[in-house]
Amino acid sequence: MSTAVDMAGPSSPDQAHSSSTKIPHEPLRPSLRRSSHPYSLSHYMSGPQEVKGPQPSEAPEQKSAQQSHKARRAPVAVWPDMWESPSGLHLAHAAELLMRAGLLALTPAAAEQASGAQPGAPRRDSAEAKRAEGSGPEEEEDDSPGCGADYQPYLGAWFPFSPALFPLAGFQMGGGQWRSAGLAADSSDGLGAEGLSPSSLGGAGSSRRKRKRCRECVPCRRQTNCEQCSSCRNRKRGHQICKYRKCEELKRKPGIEGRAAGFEGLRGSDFTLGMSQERSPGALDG
DNA sequence: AGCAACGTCTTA
DNA sequence: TAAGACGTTGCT
Repeated sequence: MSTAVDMAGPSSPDQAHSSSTKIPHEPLRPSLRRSSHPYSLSHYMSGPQEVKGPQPSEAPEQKSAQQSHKARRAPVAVWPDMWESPSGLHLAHAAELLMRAGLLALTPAAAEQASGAQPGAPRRDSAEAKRAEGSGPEEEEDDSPGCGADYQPYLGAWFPFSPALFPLAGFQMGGGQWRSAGLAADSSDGLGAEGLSPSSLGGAGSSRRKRKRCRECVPCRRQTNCEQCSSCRNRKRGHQICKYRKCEELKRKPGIEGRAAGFEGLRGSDFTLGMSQERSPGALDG
C-alpha cells in the first residue's frame, strides 16, 4: 500500500468516482491551464453511468439517423473523447488533476505495486494464467475487482499505457515487445508468448486459426475492461476485446516478425519510467 | 450451449 | 485507413 496507490480504494469506476469529493479544486499548472481544457477533475472521475445514454447534443443526430446504420451505434460518451485524444493532452490534464488528488503516481515503483497485487476472487483470466506459467513473481493476477491492477485506469499506470500516448513516447504498438526477457526465457510456452499456441499452429498454418493473447504485454495484463472504449461500448456487435486490453502481439499482422530488438527485454517498469520521462513537460512541449 | 474474442470484410 | 460489423473459432 502506498500513499499514491490506495490498494483498499475503489475497485470499480463507480467507487473511484466517489473519491472525487476529496479533490481540492485548485488551479492547474499554467501550462495545463493554457491548454484550455474544459474538464474539471470531477469530470474525469465521472463514470460510465454518468456518460451512458444519449448526450444532449446528440439527440438530433440520433433522430435523423434512425434509419441508418449509425443509428444502431451507441452514443458517444465523454470519457472516450478524452481517452482517445490523439494528442494525449486530455490525459495530461487528467494526470495533473489526479496527481493533485494523490491518486496518481507516475513512478515505476507505483506501477509495479499496482500490478503486483494481492489475489482476489478468480475469474475468467485466471484459468489462462494457470495455463500460462507454473509460478513466479510475474504470475498473472486474477481478474478480480479487488486487484490492484484494476485501479490502473484511475492510477499512475493508466495514463502511460493509454494507446494515445504510445506514439508520443515512440512506442509504436506494432513494434514493441514489452514483456520481460526473463519472462520470455522462462516462459514454458514460448509459443504463447508469441501470440501463438500449439493449437493455433497445429493446423496447416490456416490463417483462420485464432491466435491467443500473449498475457504478458501491458494490455494483456490489464484486469478490467474500460467499458468506455468503442470496443467495450460496442461489445455485442463488435465482438472485440477492450481496446486497452488488446494484446500487442495480436495487433500485429500474423506472420510479421516486426519485433524490434531494442524493445526486447524491456520490462514494464522500464517502460513506465520511460513514459514518465517522455511525458516530462519539456518532452511534451517539444 | 453460451460466451469471449480473433480474423476478415465492409463502410465511412 | 481506421472503425465497425459479422462470421467464426476456441474455451468453459
